[in-house]
Amino acid sequence: MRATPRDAATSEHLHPIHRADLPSGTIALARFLIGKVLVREDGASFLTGRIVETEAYPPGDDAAHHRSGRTARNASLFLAHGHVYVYRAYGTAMMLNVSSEADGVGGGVLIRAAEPLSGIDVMRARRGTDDIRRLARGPGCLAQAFDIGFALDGDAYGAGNALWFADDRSKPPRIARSVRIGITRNADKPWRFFVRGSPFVSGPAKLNRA
DNA sequence: TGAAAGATTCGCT
DNA sequence: GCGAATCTTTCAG
Repeated sequence: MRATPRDAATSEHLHPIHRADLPSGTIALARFLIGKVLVREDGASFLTGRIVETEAYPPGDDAAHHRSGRTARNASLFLAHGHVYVYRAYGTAMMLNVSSEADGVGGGVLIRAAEPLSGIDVMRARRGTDDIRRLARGPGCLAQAFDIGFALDGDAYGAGNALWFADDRSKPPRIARSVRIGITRNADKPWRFFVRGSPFVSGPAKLNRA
């Protein structure tokens, strides 16, 4: 298969979102990113997907990785908003986060799911499935499809153009919210955002009707 | 130095 | 729908 350079028909409608234009509050950023386009460039491929599900982990949140202060592992969460934080859960699943507060303050947004737009063949090969709905549904699956690894951890958003966000100015999605998935502390906070009715959203159907 | 928990996923029943 | 797999980080002793 030929490498997929930037697809003209796709990028023509992509308007890059500069880091200065990202909201700096955790909740605001989580909501802002819904419906935006995640872009992953690694030289050989150009992958895009529309973000359909995020979760906010604001300062003071007991469920967040930054709850017990800054460590070597979670340092990226304390960088100025717009830095990439990557970690591995349960030994297998990589998770993509974006720091969301001022420098020195811990906060992050987890990107949980996306609707594949371009580079779909590459994602299919990486995920080992042809079902487009399963390519980037769930944080670990999304990371695998977009080849998110520790190499990206700590990167400033947009650095080297490896990872950035764009606005394709499509119709704004209907955003719904619910409690977050898979956590035990602060489990009653409605800090998960998703596109209502999207088949690319993860999580139990019960939550997605809320 | 050891043990336990964790922002999940996949396969099997 | 349920339970195992899997491994890093963190906390306790």
